[in-house]
Amino acid sequence: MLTLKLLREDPEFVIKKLAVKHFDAREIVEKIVALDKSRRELQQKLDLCLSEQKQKAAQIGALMKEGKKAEAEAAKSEVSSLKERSKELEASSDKNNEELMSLLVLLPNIPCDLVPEGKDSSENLVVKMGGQTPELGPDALPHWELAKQLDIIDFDLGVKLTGAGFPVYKGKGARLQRALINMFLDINTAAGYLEVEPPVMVNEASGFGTGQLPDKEGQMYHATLDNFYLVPTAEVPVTNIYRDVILNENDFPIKMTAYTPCFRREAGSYGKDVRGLNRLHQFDKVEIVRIEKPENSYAALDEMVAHVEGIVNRLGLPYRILRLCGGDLSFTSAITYDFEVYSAAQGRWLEISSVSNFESYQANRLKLRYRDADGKTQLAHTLNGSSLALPRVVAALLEDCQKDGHIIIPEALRPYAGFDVI
RNA sequence: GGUGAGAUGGGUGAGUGGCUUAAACCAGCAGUUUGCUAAACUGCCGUACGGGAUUACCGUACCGGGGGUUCGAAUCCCCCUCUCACCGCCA
Repeated sequence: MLTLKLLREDPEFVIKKLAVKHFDAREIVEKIVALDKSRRELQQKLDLCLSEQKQKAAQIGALMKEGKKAEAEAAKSEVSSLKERSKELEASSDKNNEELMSLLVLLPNIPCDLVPEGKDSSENLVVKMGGQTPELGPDALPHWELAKQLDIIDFDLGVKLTGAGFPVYKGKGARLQRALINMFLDINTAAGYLEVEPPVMVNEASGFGTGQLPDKEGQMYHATLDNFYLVPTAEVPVTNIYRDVILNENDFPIKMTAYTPCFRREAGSYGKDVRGLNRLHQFDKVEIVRIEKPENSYAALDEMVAHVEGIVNRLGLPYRILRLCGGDLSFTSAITYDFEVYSAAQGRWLEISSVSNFESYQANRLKLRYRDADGKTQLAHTLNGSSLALPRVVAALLEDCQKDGHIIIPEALRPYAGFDVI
């Protein structure tokens, strides 16, 4: 959520910046500015009215004590007309503010200056490429074929147990999952991230805090009996640790990492995009989350990108780093770097990580603040990134490391896996 | 699942209709003083929004959430949510 202060002080800036996201904000911004003005006017009137009532009530108390019944009765009738007026003012003030809020949540976050122009994913900026694309023979297989031949991932069994998009990992396939999770967590904690294991179900307030609710409700699994939501990413519970918190300057930096299964309903999309591990309803992911002072958040972002790159390098996969263009940037992000690995047998790039700075957009909704050197409360900045999402890492590993129908496990992963070949 | 007790500031916790502008203690911050790990004393010490001479000061709201009674509600009434304890069940 953008701050009213910014919208009030520089509406044209907001409109201009949101155009980079191909979002025409003029109409909404102008309405917001008008509603903000009436909000303040209504509050002033209401405050004055309430203040008079309070004074009168105190007077009545004093008159009663002195036994001046008649005067007290007269004052009472004055209060009742004031009370009626304040009820009206309160009603229109509530209505005004509700409307203001409903418009405010429609505005996406402002992209930062680094975000390139562009309308969709085809215009994302490749900022770096690394790793070696393997030379695969003509008999190279896509990962779903390999997984079946080696009997390490059973998609059909998942359908029996739950449904499409809930694979069952077996044998070395299951062990590989565990190995990757442990490796990622170890690398993250070594870099100073505090490991946390959060609940994988959250309440409504947490869903609101990170912005999944109310609009993206349909993307989460909802346990209606208890009104809990299965987390779509560890970002939700981990960031909400700091919901409604005022930090001190010396609490920074805050660096956390968490492994959770992630649950996404994600309707739509057919064919090869959702084949095998490319898109699932349940998958494993290790996440990193940071909370920073505004002046440090971009340095933190660079650090996170370098950190994720380090992990990808250890796996030895061919990768590229993209800076998302305005049109492809998510609603809440100010800037996002995507990591993609090349899946040789499918001949396509698979997204395995997304590292974003949300600046104060999430913090405003979370009411996550800190006290600066002057003792004033300011919104903090939040950032997060995947480090990493497993399924597509596994997909790329299987496809890129295949040799004669077997998988050669990357060096760095072997101590965790306990085997060299599948 | 059953029974009971609760929800007050960063923490503990008082407060059964106006004397609450939420006591007191702890923690925190600033200062004073005393020759040693520290103590004593004094002052400050919530959030949001609005006004404003924009670090002053003033107003309003907030005692889990929502409604109600009343001239006046932390306090009385109703609904909801959550927490804790004990019993039952249980990895």
